[in-house]
Amino acid sequence: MTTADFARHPVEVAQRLIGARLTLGGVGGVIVETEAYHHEDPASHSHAGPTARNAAMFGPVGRAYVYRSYGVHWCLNIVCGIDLGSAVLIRALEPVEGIELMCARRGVSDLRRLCSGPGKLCQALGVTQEHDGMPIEHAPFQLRPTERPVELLVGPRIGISKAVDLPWRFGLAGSKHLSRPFPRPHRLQPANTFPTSSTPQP
DNA sequence: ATGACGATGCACT
DNA sequence: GTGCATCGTCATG
Repeated sequence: MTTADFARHPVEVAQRLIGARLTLGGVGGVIVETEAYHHEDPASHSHAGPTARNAAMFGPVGRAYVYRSYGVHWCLNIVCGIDLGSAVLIRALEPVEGIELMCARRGVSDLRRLCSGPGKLCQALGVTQEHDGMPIEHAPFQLRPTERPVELLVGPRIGISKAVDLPWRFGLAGSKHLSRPFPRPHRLQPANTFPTSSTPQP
């Protein structure tokens, strides 16, 4: 996975991250839900320009943007885009590695509730402010792209009040680990692997 | 099953 | 002071 893979529109990156395996300190799983945010999008933290909080969004692509949500939770994005100020929010994982540690951190044993939300997965993986700005493909993080194209679900984003109609939320079809179901499940053609990271398609 | 609500930090009119 | 890119708990159908 190279910098060029992240130098794309956040919608494209959000789609291609579905099915990738993300870990922090060897703990994590398969990304099953993402949302795209763009600086021209009123719902994006970057919409009003750079601030102390969103500085990572205006830095190099392929880095983490971590922010505190509702004063309680952390949320993890991956900075991307052709121009500045775009990112993909990681909303849910299918737990795969370090499940015992994640359960202990979360205080739950139900795998379906372990990483099924942006705040939950950060608690499970131990993502905090200290990871803001860190490269997502270097230790302690690891990001392995999908080897096979996967079937995608598309829908409107969750928990926002602006630009609510943009269909910029993506999910892995059939996953039991989504934060919420997709209202009118609409599938996208499975063409979502990173070009540089898998066997070339015919 | 779905809906209300509080916790709690911080960026920003 | 207001508004969140949330989550758990409690209340009801």
